Amino acid sequence: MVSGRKEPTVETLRHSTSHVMAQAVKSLFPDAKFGIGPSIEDGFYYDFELPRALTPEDLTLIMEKMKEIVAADVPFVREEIDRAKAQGLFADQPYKLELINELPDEKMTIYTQGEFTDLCRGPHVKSSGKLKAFKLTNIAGAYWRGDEKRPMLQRIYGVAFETEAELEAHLIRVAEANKRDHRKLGKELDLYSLHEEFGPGLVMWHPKGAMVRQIVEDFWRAEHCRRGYDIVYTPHIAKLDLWKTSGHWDNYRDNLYSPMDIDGQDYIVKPMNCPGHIIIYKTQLRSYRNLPLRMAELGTVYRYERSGVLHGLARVRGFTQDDAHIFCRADQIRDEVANVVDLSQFMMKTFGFNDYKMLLSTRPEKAIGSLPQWEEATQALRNVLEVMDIPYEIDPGEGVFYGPKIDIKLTDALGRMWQGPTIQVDFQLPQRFNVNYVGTDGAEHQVIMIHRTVLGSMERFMACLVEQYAGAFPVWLAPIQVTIIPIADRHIDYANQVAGSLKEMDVRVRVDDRTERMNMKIREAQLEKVPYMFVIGDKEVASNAVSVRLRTGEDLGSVQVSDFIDRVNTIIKEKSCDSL
RNA sequence: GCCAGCGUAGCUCAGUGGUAGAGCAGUGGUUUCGUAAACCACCGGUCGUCGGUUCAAAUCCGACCGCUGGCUCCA
Repeated sequence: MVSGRKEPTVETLRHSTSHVMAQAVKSLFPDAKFGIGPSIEDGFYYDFELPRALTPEDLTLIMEKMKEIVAADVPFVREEIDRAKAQGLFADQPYKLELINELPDEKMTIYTQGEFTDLCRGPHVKSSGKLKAFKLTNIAGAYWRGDEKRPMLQRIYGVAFETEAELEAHLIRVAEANKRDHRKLGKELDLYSLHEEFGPGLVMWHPKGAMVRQIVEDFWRAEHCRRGYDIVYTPHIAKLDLWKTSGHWDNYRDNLYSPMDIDGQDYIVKPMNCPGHIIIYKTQLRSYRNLPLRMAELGTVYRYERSGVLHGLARVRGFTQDDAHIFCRADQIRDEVANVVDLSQFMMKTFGFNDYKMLLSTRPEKAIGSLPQWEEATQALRNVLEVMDIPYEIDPGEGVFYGPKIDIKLTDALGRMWQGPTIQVDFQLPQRFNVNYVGTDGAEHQVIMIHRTVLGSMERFMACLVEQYAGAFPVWLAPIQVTIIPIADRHIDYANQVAGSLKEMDVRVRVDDRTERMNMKIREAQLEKVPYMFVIGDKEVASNAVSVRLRTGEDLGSVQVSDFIDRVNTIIKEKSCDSL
């Protein structure tokens, strides 16, 4: 059948490990019903229906059983059978039967190792003795076939590698990644907090987090002004009727907060900024000469998210989008989309993100507007990506209800993907709100709207920033750029004097004038990940210098204050992404 | 929302039915110090909330709230 010469791939190894795990589960739970058990990145999983909930101790037992199976070195035996035989073989396995009945081919394959037989396309390793390095990591619930209306099975995740050393390295990587988690660093660096008493998913930005955010926002504003955007502000609540007109009430009610009564009228807190911008647009009769009109706002929106999905700053219920709406003519779509793609790439580069993915999301099931309109908009987006020669993937059915979109997904410390920037072409809202311009022919024409963010939201972007730099922000973003450390009280005056000259240059500096030893002050500045520490003692006072220590631990020794201010200023101006 | 685990001082954590503990942080004092934690003393908790079992509950049971890992969802 399969020529057995080639070395099995690591995917095959992982897949076989999942079968061995299933075998172990079956020996411990003879009545187990089996779902599916594929290989995934770094490992595998298998879904089971079991008579009781698994405990962490069960994982240990299953692990031991697996080791026995590996020690026994039982062969994986492939066999081709027809549908009828498969139905008989898996008669007591409802999930397998469902799969068997849906397979297009009458012929299918099964693999048997020891007393365990599974429906499986394969391939597999020759025998269980080939498995070398694996570990069961966690238990989770997972709906059968990912459908929330179907039974929830118990999923066991594991990791598997070709060698113990690789497994060990992987576990160390995971432990290191955990240290970068923005939820952990957010607390350690005093950036933000979330509170049960205030409400889940509602963020308190502490002074240091707020400082970083402010720098990001200032940069964002300046760049948008440079690129021809107009900045606006719109209120946080609006009449419900507006959201009925927009289609949100019908299509996304589950994510909207309940209406509140104001003078007998229903209002809701806004889930999006677009209707506000549309209303501003419509305050004047717009000529084709005015287009494109680019209206930008750091707009705070509130959306209901189911309780189980909230995650630090990355998934919250109130957040500020770096939103903008571009009102343009059909012939301007391509240029405008291209400009936004360029801007988002510029942002990613400036903030040092290299690990992101471009996705083109197509029409979802729940959508408004005609198919030809969707096709036209999707084509426009695709064109831009292709002309700009940007690699992308198609994300089928993931568009917004009013139009297709290009998304940029950023990877967090643990490899999870989060949607950041997004660009959406929309023919629907202009139609619903009757948003027009007067053309060269003197007649009214419908505008096209491009919804876009180039960071995503301030909250999620901050989460990604923290994880990207493990909390050691580049100098231009660091909430405190310099900590001045006087060794003894008699050095405080000089320290304040140095701080004064740094402040003149808008350097964010703090003098640690506490009655503590220098070692303690260095340690704390180090833990705060402050880029520069200026140590000041008798020598420095005498020579009008500072002794510079970097957060990398490097000691630059004595430096003239003016020289160093120049150096730091250059680094700040360049927005260098290096840690220093 | 679903499945599972977790919730003890500001933080990190110990405490398996018999009067709540440690380190760090905080406060008061002493120390004025050369590149990652000086020393002494003090303060600090209705053990997430509510209810139940028990002579007795941080500990056992139930509900709720929140967090964590997945699943589903994600304009």
